[in-house]
Order: sequence, then structure tokens, then C-alpha cells
Amino acid sequence: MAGIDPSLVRSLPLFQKLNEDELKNLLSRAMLRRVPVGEAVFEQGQPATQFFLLLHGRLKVTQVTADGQQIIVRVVHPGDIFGFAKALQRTDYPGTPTAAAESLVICWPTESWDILIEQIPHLAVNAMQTIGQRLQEAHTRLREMATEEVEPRLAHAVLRLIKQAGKKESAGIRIDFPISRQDLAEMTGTTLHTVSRILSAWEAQGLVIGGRRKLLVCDTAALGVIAEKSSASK
Amino acid sequence: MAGIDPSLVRSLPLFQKLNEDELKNLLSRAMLRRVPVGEAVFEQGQPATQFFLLLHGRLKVTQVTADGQQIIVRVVHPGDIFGFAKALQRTDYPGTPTAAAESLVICWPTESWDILIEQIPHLAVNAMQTIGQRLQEAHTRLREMATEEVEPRLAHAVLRLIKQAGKKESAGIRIDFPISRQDLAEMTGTTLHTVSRILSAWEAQGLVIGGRRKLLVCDTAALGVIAEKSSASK
DNA sequence: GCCGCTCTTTGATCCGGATCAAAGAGTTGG
DNA sequence: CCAACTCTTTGATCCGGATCAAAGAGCGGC
Repeated sequence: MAGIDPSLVRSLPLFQKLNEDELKNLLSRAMLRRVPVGEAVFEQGQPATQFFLLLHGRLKVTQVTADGQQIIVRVVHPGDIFGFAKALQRTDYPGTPTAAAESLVICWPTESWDILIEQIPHLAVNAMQTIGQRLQEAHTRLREMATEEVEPRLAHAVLRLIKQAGKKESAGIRIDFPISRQDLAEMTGTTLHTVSRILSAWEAQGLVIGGRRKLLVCDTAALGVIAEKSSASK
Repeated sequence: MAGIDPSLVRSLPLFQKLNEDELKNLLSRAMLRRVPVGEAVFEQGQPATQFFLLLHGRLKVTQVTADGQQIIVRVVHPGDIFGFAKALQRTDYPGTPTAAAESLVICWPTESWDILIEQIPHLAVNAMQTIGQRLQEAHTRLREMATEEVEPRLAHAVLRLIKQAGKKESAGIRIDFPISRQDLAEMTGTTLHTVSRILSAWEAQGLVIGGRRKLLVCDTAALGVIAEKSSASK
């Protein structure tokens, strides 16, 4: 009913294989929603009534503990589907996706999931791969958290962000959305103080250029070395 | 060809809905394999040529880093499918499942995955849910690693093991497979020394009864309190 | 342009838990 | 029943990074 323009999503790999009618049908069930910076698409613990696709912008997915501690479990990039709790046999959302930049999402009611899967078998495969990749990233981060010190962990996190959201500039590669020291701390399991100190040190060595909610990486290779350096120097 | 007895798997929820012929067809493509204690079903990094179902026993899935550090990513319990890298768009196995107890697994060649999915749509749903649960567990552990101190983390890990592999006994609930202090350390991101100290303290308080590769939990509730205690005492 | 806010930087101190070291305790095989 | 492992316990020391504290710095609003 909303009548989302098919051209908005035509370029996404997920929909590449659909014909005009299928795409129209798909979009007829959906709604478009703008999410201003700082606003959450939904809240952790709420009943999962919709699932989503990010068109533009960037979302940070956070989880909070009972005592108010927060971590960033992942970043949602344009083209990613998210909030499909239904497929995971959940009735509520496990985290809160907050707009780090002005964002635009497509929403479907959860009831549509089964119908969509049936119409687009490719969607099921895609969803499975998506979850699979997230699982691998989660395991990688777990291993990092368990075995590495803070500096290599931060280097890994920054390299991942560059790979997922890097934008080439003359001076280096910029992380293409606003990210604070606090955010980086919540992604690596440390404090903003420690992140700040490390980034200052990197900046002194010319590896990165910092700034308020900004980060520009000048020497990717050097970061890679830091990321791989083992804590055992022997 | 191998002719696995259908009665072996009939009780598993995964196969409940199949009729006799479907089950026979399914098993005709599979092989049965015994895995003695300490042996790996496959090795991290090997090309994924098969996927598996654990019938009996228990497997610890480990990942090693370049510099030889190891962590336990998860434990595979009877009835779980594992090693289905194909579904995740991987060509090699991301971890090494080692038998913690004498185990029995069913193996299918990866080529069978697509055929099986087609014949048992339920299998796809099941696989998706399985990965979904693992993802949630991974995120939970990430949050714990990032925000909690060692003692609550260990308590959470033990409680999870009890839920997944607990066996009621007169004196409490036993973790139903051999698990060492080193294993617990690799599950919680600490050292065997610290695990040993904490378990000793718990034993002194009557919460658990330890032993060589053994653990019996007497007071689940008290462990729950430890697990939830916030590091901030204010 | 100046005020107030949020975010970042840097210094000083402290502590949880890693590391180093070595002695118990079960278990297996000869 | 003893020897040789492997696994666990416990003590002593040390240090990475958390915590506490406070001073910059960029940015938006009026």
C-alpha cells in the first residue's frame, strides 16, 4: 500500500534475481521509515513485530546488561537485513539498533517472513549466510577478547570497520559514519580512556588521524601489524 | 549403502516428521563414524567435505589463533548438527571439534546438503534456528567478556553447561562429560589458575564439588547470584 | 561571540588477575 | 606397587588497564 519505489532497492544483490512483479509484490507489504540520528529503530526486549532492511545510513546495535552496562554487538550497513527475530525462533528483539547517521529502513511485518521465504527461496539462503557471517564475526571477536590485549583488539576492530565502512580519501581511509571513542570502547570491551590513549599514540606515529567522532586511517599495514602482534614477546 | 539403522535417529526432533522412506533415503547417503576421546572429527581450516550430526558423546569446538592460543567456542551436544560450513558459504571448517567423551557422529557429504534441504524443508528451518541460537549465545558471551569480571563469567559458563549437559544426582547436578579447569578457562577467557582458585573458593562455600575433570554443582541458586552480581558495588 | 554541552585528552593511583614457581593428587601402565 | 604422567592447587609477584580526577577542545544555540 505504501508503494515504495522499486528503483530504491533494485541495485541490492538480495533483489537482483527478482522480476518486476515479484519485487512489486514484495514492496507492497513493506513500509519505508526514516530514522533520525540517535533514534532507535526498535528497543531490546520489545516483541518482534517487524523485520527490516537498511537502505541508507548506519545503525549501531547495542545490548545492555541488567546493571546498565552496554556493548555494541555489531554495526548494520546499507543492504543488510536485521531484526528478523522470527527466523531465529525469538519473539522479542535481542538488541537495540540506533541510528549513528541519518538512516532509511524498509520494514515488513513478521507475518510476511514465511510468505517471502516461499516466494524468494534466495532470501532464506541469504538470511542463513548473513547469520553465518555474523556468527563467525562474533566468534572471532570472542577469540580476540579472550586472547588479545587491548591494543591489538582495537586495531582489529578498526580494520573491520574500514573493511565494512571505509571510504577512500586523499590522506587515507575514513570510517564513513560518526563514531566516538566510547563506541570503540564498547566494541572492544575496554574504556573510552584507554581507547583515547591508544589512538593518541597511533596519531603520534602517523597511523591515524583522529577527531571528534571521526577516524581516518593512514597506514592500514601498520595497523595490521599491531593487530597480529602476539602478547607473548618470547 | 552404509545402512544406518533408522532407530538410531528416530527419537531426534529433527527427524520426527519424516516418514520411513524419507528417513531411509536420508540415511542411505550417510556414514556412521566413531570418534574416540581426544580425537578430532575434522581440523580447523580443512576443506569442508562433510557435515555432521552428533548422536552420542560430546565435542568441544576450539579455535586456535596464529600464535597458538586456544579458546573453546562451544560444546556440541547429542542431537546437534555441526560442520555445515556449506550453508554459511564457507569452503573450510572454522573450528576443530574434539571428542571430550567417546562419540558417535553421522556424516553426510556436503553435496547432499542442497538435496536434503529440498527433501526436508524443516531441516533448513532447524539449521537457521540452530545458528540463530549459537549467535545469541556468542553475543551473550561477548557481553559477558566485555562487562563482567572473571567470577561471574565462570558462573555463567557453568550454569550454561548445566542447562545443556546437566545430569541430576543426589548431591546436585553433574556436568555430564569430562571437563578440565583448562577447558573452563578457555571458555571464559581466563587461566586455569584463576579457575582453580575460584572453584576452590566455591567448594569451600559448599556451592560445588570438584574433582579431576569433574564438576558437580550443589547450589545452583547461589551460582546464579554470583553470575548476576555487578562489579560496581556502589 | 560567548555560553554550555558533549566529547576527548592526559595524569595519577589502584587492583584484578596474569604470570612465575612449585608442590600435591589422581590415573595408567608396567 | 611404584613410576611417570597429567591435572589441580596454592603461594608470591607483577603489570595492563580500570578507575578517579580534571583540564582541553570542538560545536550548536542564542
